Amino acid sequence: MLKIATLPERERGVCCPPTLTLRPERAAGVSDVLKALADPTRLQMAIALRDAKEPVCICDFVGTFDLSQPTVSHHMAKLRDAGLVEVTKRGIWSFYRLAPDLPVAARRILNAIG
Amino acid sequence: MLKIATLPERERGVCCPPTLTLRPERAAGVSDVLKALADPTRLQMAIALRDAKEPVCICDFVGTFDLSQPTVSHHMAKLRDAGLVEVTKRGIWSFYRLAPDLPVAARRILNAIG
DNA sequence: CATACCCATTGACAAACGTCAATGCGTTGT
DNA sequence: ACAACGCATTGACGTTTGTCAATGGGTATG
Repeated sequence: MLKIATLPERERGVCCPPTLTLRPERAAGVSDVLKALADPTRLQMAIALRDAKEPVCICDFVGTFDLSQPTVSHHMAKLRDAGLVEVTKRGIWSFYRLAPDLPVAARRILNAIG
Repeated sequence: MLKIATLPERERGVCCPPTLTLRPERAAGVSDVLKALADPTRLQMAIALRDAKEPVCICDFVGTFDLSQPTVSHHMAKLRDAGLVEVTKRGIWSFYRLAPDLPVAARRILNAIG
């Protein structure tokens, strides 16, 4: 049996602004993280890095997704700009891993995805 | 002392596609939820509804955010289209609440935000 | 040096997004 | 009936986004 919240009574012209648990500036920050993850390719990349034991290089992702190399690089750059991912270079390769100092909110969001 | 994952050795021309823990179709679904939340206004709306004891009507949000009524309505429609929110009408008001049958992933993502 | 390889950046373009003004529809109160 | 209110939809607009082709820079191999 589902408990439905009762609808509040109202007088015309009277509004009841809800308390904003999430402050605007913080909302902007979290929203930036969500924007970075709100693309199927980037989401799969991020989750793959979350679950990978070793850093992954771009060429691996280029082989995985049906996308051009510049597009893959572009997506990874977005994850990097959002602070979700770190890059380390070795020879001609760029290896990416989840940022070790990932903000708590970002970490929790990533872990929330099965 | 931070433990850095060792970078893998490589031969030129050899790529190692990572295992995609997140399947493409599921990635698309989760990505849609993230897209719906990846806007400061919609994020604040969703979190406000998450924490509200009673359903909230549009006019309340219009008073809260510095946005026009059509814009607020438009944002709420996006949350509705994403299945995150349900509407119940009473008189001239439209009251919104978090969808009771919220997908587990969506619920976890919302709860991951402090 | 020359070649092959990996990657990032730039430029370009269509598609999607966020916003508002204007409009229309249903409901309430006079 | 009429006016006022709450809300959704439409049309329009500038901005952002996702994608690729082309280019350039860096690094290894011959």
